[in-house]
Amino acid sequence: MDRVRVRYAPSPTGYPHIGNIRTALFNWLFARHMGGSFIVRIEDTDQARKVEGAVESILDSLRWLGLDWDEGPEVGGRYGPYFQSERLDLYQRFARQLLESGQAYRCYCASERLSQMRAEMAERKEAARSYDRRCRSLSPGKAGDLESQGVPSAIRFKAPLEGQTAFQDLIRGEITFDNSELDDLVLLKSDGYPTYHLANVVDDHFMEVSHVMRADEWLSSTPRHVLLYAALGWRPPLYAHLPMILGPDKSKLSKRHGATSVVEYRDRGFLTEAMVNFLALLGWALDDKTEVMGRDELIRHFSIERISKTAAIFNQDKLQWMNGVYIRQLVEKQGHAEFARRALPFLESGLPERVKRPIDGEYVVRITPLAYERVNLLSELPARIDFFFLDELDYDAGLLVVKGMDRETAIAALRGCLQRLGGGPFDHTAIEGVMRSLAEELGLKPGPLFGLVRVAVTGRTATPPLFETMAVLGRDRCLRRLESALARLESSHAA
RNA sequence: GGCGCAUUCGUCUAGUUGGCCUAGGACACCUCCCUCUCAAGGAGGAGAUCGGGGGUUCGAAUCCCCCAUGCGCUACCA
Repeated sequence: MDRVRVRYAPSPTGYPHIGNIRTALFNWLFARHMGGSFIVRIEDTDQARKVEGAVESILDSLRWLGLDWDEGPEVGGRYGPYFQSERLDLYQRFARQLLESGQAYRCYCASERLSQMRAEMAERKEAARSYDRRCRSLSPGKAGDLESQGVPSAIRFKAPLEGQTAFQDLIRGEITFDNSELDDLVLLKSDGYPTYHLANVVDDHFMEVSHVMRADEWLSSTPRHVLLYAALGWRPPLYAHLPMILGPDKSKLSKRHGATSVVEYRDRGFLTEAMVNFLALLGWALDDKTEVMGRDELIRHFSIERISKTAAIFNQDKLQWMNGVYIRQLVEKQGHAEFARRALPFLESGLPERVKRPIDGEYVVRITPLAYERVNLLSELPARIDFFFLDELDYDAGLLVVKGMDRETAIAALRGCLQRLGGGPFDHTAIEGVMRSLAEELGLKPGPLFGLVRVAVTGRTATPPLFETMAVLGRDRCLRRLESALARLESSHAA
């Protein structure tokens, strides 16, 4: 087999979504596995749909996932340029060549006529062909007239009227189409820009792309591409049509499915490691049990043979679980400081405004060990640990009425805490010792006592381990909060 | 409507040339253990007559045919 060269060829019409980027990932994994090249090519041939900033967001998404490209925007390469809008002369040249060899023709039909024609066909429920081939048989004289009148024209491919076109798909096997189903697709639009079909064939040829791995939605147009290669006298690449990623409603993923853009996942606190791993599992599997795999492992094992044929629905729950796995793994392998470093931006943006900025990184490193295994997304962190940063706790005094303890006992318990925590060491073992003996003296079970103090000190019922939490909060803050809780209890006349 | 592709637990999937599948794993769900709460972790449970119907075969989720359903394409969009 020749050198492996694959490409990711997005069109800059918006933020890449999960499906787009999964295609990029598969191409990248394949290239890295085979020691080949991963090319990024921007297919900006639709002037109308172009979106400002889209290229940047595409590259950002790739960078975030760590999908480095060997050729393409910013890095260049020997096969450039990598923006189709800069290769117009190439496409025009081959459109002209096809015209001259009689394999294409000029079409002067106005798009209004075409859409009207399609509407009528649909109305009559006719076997729809998108174009009635009117200009295919235009006499040279008539064509000349239209030309001299300045009627704009597109160049259409003269598709064979009969026979069949077949090709091997690496994932689906042999695919066959009757040529009678094919229409005369436009190669060059009247504005001089190529359509996807022409541009993709010309570019893949000249960029020496060996494998075209693209979404399933392209399967239907592949025979036209194969025919185009033949018309140009070129050898087509190998094709692998990837199963699509569907929205929860099982339809093609689009903006209307909510959180689908890749960058959004970054902003919601997903780790790139988890994202890469999870995306790789959408349509590909190593075996019947291995799921958590790092980048290197993915590269080592990736193969087209193990790509599945069936479309997949994106399962957010599982992604979140996997992100949790990676968070814990990150702490294990790279330590708390690294986790804190990644968490910091989310704290900066997610903690209440009244918390002083910048957030103290040193302090965060002491807190995150208590929180990292209680969170699946970095963005969940602020809400989970905000009480470490607030001066005034805001909570319902009713929470202080713990099950198994009446108001009087609670008041006595808080007073006991205040008394005994005023001096002596304030590390978590010392605190625990004090609290346990206090429970014993008051004839209380430890559980309810701890629950009461938990609410007093954090304002909530679910928190990291109490004594560690108190140690990090520090004696002063704990005492102040215990006093405040006491005051709340005393002033309340609740039953 | 036409064409193409697909169809295994709710979801992601394993199921190499038919037998080891009374269909395996994971997420989510439930129970229990651990435990100061919440998590994490551990152990279990429930959940798929492999879309349906016909074949072929000693034997089929795996091969063939038909049907159904879903999705995709059917643009001078990609």
